[in-house]
Amino acid sequence: MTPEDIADGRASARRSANPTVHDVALEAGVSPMTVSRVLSGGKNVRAELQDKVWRAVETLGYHRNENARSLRPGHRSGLVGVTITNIANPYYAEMLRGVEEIASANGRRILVGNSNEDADLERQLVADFIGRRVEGLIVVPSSTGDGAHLQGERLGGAPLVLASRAVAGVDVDTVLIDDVAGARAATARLLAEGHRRIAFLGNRSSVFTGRRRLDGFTLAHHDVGIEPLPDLVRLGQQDVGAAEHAMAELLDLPHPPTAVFGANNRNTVGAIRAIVARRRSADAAGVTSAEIRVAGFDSFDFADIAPVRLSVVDHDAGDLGRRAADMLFERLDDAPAAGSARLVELPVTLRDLF
Amino acid sequence: MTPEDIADGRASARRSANPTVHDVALEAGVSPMTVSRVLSGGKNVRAELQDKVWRAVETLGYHRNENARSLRPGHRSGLVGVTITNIANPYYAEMLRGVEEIASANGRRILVGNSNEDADLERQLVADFIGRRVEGLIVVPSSTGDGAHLQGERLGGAPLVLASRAVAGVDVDTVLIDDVAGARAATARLLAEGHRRIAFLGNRSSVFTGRRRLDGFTLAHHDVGIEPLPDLVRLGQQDVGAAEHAMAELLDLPHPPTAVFGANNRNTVGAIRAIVARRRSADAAGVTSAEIRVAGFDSFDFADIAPVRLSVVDHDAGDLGRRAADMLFERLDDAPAAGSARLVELPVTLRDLF
DNA sequence: TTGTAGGCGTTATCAA
DNA sequence: TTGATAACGCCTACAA
Repeated sequence: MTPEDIADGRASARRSANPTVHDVALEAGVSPMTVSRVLSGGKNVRAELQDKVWRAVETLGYHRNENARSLRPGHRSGLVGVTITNIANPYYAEMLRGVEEIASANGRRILVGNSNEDADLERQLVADFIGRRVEGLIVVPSSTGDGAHLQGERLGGAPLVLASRAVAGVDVDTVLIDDVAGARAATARLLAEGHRRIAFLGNRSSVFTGRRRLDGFTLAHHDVGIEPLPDLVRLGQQDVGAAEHAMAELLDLPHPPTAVFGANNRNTVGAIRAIVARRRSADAAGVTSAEIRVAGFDSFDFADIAPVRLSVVDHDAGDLGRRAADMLFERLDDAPAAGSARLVELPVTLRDLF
Repeated sequence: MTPEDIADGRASARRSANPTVHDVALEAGVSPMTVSRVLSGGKNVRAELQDKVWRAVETLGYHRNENARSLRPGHRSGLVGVTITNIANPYYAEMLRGVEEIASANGRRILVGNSNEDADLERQLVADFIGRRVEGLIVVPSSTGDGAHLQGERLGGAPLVLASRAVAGVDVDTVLIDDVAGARAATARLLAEGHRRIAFLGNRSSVFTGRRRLDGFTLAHHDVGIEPLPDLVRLGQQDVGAAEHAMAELLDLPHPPTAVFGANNRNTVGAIRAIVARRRSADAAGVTSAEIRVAGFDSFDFADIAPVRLSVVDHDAGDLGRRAADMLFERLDDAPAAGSARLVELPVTLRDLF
């Protein structure tokens, strides 16, 4: 049995599976190297042979094996790993699209994992991605855990960019929304209108953005020489229902707030619901209820037709993703270890929707 | 120079990059095979050596190269390719999460691409995924193109599942939402309430779901012995702004509609906006405007606080993704070529949000 | 229980 | 211009 027989046997056995350069070479009657050359642009290959090779590629349905390819020294995997705390959250979905857009433009594909706010799952995802030799990582870090798995030594040399949230002790490129400035501006607006009893509905302060938005809220108060009223600060509402309940409680206080700041759109919507419900029952009872002014972080569907005076802190999640990806590719392509970690805070806009 | 010297030189040169089994073996003072065995569970390796190996792995920050691994006969890449027409659409984001959930549970990772409704981009994505030896593909097919690139012969043997939309001439497993029944039920509700001038705002009918939802709308009319009014059917609105504009035009007609069916959430939201805007200007002018009843396909954020009488055809996009992934893994794990293409239509629910 | 040889698919390098 | 060889990192088969 000659080597050709063996090769031929292999080739035909594989017709239905994944053909290799070898199979294509056999079909075209050339050597594997010629096939490889043609696939890489065809420099220094006779036009006639190029035709033959392309025809064979077509006939066999050949697709170059990128995994084998990336094994060769100097070659890269063309992959970027992305972990997100919740892919289904429209905000992160928009961010993911931004990442994909830039990755695509740079000829890379994205491996996507959902960490579900679980640091352990996140660690597994990152380890798996490193095992697949991603060229870099973009991570929305989970709010649990200490970020030990994000330390550079564990990443096999792949650069990391954190998006949306920072992690204490992890000194890498980070892209954030300017939570503090946004919350401060929105609160300042309420204060400038004369409100002095402003409620705050937000996340647990263990959530990075939650902490920062409460900071902004507090700073705006300090800016006019007062302190936030502790009784009016409610943290930990995760959904609209909880937020509505919290707001209803606030409205039941002997001295209810005259305005409210929702630190995310669930809390803002919940607040609006409670306000509207209260207004309705007041109307039904024939009494007039005080108008409650509302401001919130993040816009939402129908924000512009909400039945209250509403201002929102707005920004484009896609920008966040694009910016994070840009930073990653700067590290990859331009200067492998250019300078130390950068922190970017994307600006936000305060919009009045009335 | 002995082989050891060479190997040692390599190892130290690589300390900062990606160590290999060889490097770990050197560090642990064993052979690469022992390392490999330990990494695969440690059967038939002395506990003492296992410790040494794990310590070396830790010291060097070793991650097994999955790409090299998948090269070996019998091994699989552990990847599933997913292409979506628009990742940022919350609907598909939810679907993607469903796919990721099932993929993760099956020990696979997902490669994600955005086709942007562009058949050519989709073709490139699929080709790239095949090149990376994905084990299977889940595709939300773009509304353009003929699906030639989705024919089995081009897929290198990887099974394909179409999600959300079918493609004429591509005979593969497909998971759809029951668009026809949903649109029919919602329209029937409006008709049952006595509405006879019902507007339709939807996609171009070249979009698979657009066509089907218009069919359902039409069938509901036939069910009560009438025809839809052609003047009230507006197709092709891709975003909320266009839908709002189209609805405003309809409201300007001499005989405006008394109800509207939005064939997707962008169109429903746009319709609501136009209705609310009209109501406000009427209120300002001191005249009363007619209530317009609204029904729509797909729910959306805060649909339940929409300031109109609204019913939505609801379903869980996550189910769509999970089901598609399930079907894919059935093909992969159970019976490689079990039976012919299956078509699944997931049921929908009509919900009143008032 | 441990180690050696070889090959998965590709391509850089060198030879023809 | 074309082809043979070797090596990327890993692991099955076999040998020790």
